[in-house]
Amino acid sequence: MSEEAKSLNFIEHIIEEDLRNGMPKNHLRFRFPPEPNGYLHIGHTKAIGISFGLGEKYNAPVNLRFDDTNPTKEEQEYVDAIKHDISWLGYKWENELYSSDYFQQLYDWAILMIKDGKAYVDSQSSEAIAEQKGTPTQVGTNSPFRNRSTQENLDLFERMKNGEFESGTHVLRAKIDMEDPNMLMRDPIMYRVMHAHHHRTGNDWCIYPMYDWTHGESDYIEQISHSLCSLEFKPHRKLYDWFKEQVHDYSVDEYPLIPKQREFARLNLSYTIMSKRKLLKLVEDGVISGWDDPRMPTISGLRRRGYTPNSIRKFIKKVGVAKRENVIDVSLLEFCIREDLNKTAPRVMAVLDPIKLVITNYPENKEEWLVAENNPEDDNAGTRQVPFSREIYIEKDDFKEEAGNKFFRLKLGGEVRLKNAYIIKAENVVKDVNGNITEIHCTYSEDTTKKVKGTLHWVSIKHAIQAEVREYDRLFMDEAPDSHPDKNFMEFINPNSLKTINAFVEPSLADAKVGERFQFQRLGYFNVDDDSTANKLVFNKTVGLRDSWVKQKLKQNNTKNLQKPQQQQRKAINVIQQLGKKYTNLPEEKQQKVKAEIQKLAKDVTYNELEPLFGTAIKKAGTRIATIIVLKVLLNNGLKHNDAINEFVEKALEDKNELLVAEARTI
RNA sequence: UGGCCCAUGGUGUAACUGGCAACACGUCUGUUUUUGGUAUAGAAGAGUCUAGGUUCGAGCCCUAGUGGGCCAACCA
Repeated sequence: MSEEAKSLNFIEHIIEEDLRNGMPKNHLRFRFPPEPNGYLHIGHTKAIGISFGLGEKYNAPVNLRFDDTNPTKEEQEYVDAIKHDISWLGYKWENELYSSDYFQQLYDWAILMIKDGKAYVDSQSSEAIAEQKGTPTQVGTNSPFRNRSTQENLDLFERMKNGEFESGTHVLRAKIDMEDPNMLMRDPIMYRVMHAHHHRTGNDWCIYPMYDWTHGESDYIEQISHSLCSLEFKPHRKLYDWFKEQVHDYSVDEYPLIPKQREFARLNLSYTIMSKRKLLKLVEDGVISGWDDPRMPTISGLRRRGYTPNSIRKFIKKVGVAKRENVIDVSLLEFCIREDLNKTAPRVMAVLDPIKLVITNYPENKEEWLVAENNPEDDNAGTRQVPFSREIYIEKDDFKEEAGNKFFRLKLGGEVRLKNAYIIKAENVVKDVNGNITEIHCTYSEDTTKKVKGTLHWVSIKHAIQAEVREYDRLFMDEAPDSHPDKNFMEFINPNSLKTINAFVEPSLADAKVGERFQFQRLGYFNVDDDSTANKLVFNKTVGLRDSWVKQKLKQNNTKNLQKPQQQQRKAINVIQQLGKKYTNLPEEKQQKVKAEIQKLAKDVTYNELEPLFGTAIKKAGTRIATIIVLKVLLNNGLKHNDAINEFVEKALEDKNELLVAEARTI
């Protein structure tokens, strides 16, 4: 079966149109241009997914280009981490490139621009330059150095390059227009003096090009066809195009194609932050253990947490691409990882919050190895054996001395199935001096065919292995922690985002390897953390299973407290309104049916409910027709005419919608 | 005293050149089940920000308004 024609996003529309207009398919070329100044996060995944996804879709090359023009912030460590993350996600780049590879070309072009009077050296302080730049609502003014002679500019620029000047003393600026409403066009800085060691070019340069000058020209040199970036670069497009025009004049023969920048809305995730600077702060302040802490929204964090590349790619596909600001609910990410792991993760049993259960009629020294299915979703997953004995652990939550019949778990006198084992019945409990239950005593029956409502997971105490389980909660307690102008995002940090648990797991897990993923049955998905050693197993909780029981409990609590009214029947007037909406679009037959229905419903409508509808917008003819129909019924039932009614009917009579006029006439 | 971008169920994205607003997540109901998971069947929820205009017909085109975002780093 062929894949159904999926609708295109706006970038794909643009590409399709370019192709239709004659762009050869083999001119398609994309790039992902990270700055190596931090780790990649889930937000970057969107940009990666877009550009690399397009590469896969059109079978076009995608370059990985490090935008490394600021040696003070960039490090090799980040380059390595970024490459690792992209590969892990399963994408392949055509070329590994660096903006710094183009420093010489950029410099040569800059010289040409100076010669053409399109760039000049400014020798003011950054403060002075900033001041002359104006504000978004106020134009800028020219620099006193704007009209230096070509000779002087050339000389100064050469000396900047040679390291004769200190940082901050001179810059090279493009000569564009200080009055442009777009501030980026007000003689933007192309080069600044920086005596810094660069992770690739070492000490070769002491002038470094700025983003706008570098980025577009790098695209141009690589002959990128579509340069895709996030929305905040939209204002840069004008400059991007301006620079391109200049260099294109110099190098048409060598580089014939002109790239096109297009912008999409970046990804935001609820309850998380996405700024590299802020993530770095969390790392530096030790709020979390590092860039790859499982609570971090970084790719390395998600990886350590147990997310699969597949789930992340699916997630990105699902969130789509558009231009409007968006906040994606974390539940979508969770859905994607559950969906993936459900099919692939072997099931095992683990008890996180144990309570001892003794099966009194099971022989003291007996033990059995029972057969357990590894994954009901995967026919090839096979089975394993789990040990059973007289004393086991179950979850504390799975037992209550007394409970209603909505509680499917174990209660005194109640029966429940032990997963992969027998059906047991709770007979009594042992308590300590404080009244806490220390043991549950049960009897078992070997008849496993009986129908019982609940099934519990368990581990045999004698055979269980201890393991550390790290359970995570969201790192921030606010839905949008960095969107409060008056509050710092650090204020929202959840102090309980990490819970370390001493758990008991079934012995088959003894040789689980770092990175392996499991479903702890009835609990969630877990993977073996990097900290795990041969003597000590450490698991991360990736995500819990969907749990309709907690919802059930929440609901019960709510109804207890609030006595929420049962979902009340919809009011007749609301139903009528909805019927009216579509009225004008319906075929005539159906209109008659709907009309009859409205007339029937109208009997339950009061005038007070109807009157507000008189104000319905003119263009909403359907609603007005429905209103007229109801009005007629009310009038027939003895309602008296008043000014509001007369006005409404008159307006209807004058309408150009014939249906509406016809209905109004009948009044 | 500006410029640019955006506005569709709770959330995200569709709707090709105008034709009964669709899909996914979430929510709610059944059914199945040795996971209160999965699967499966279904439901509720939108006049497409507002007001006008063009049109036989507007989410889509036009005008005005409203609301939100971005732009004043020798960052990217």
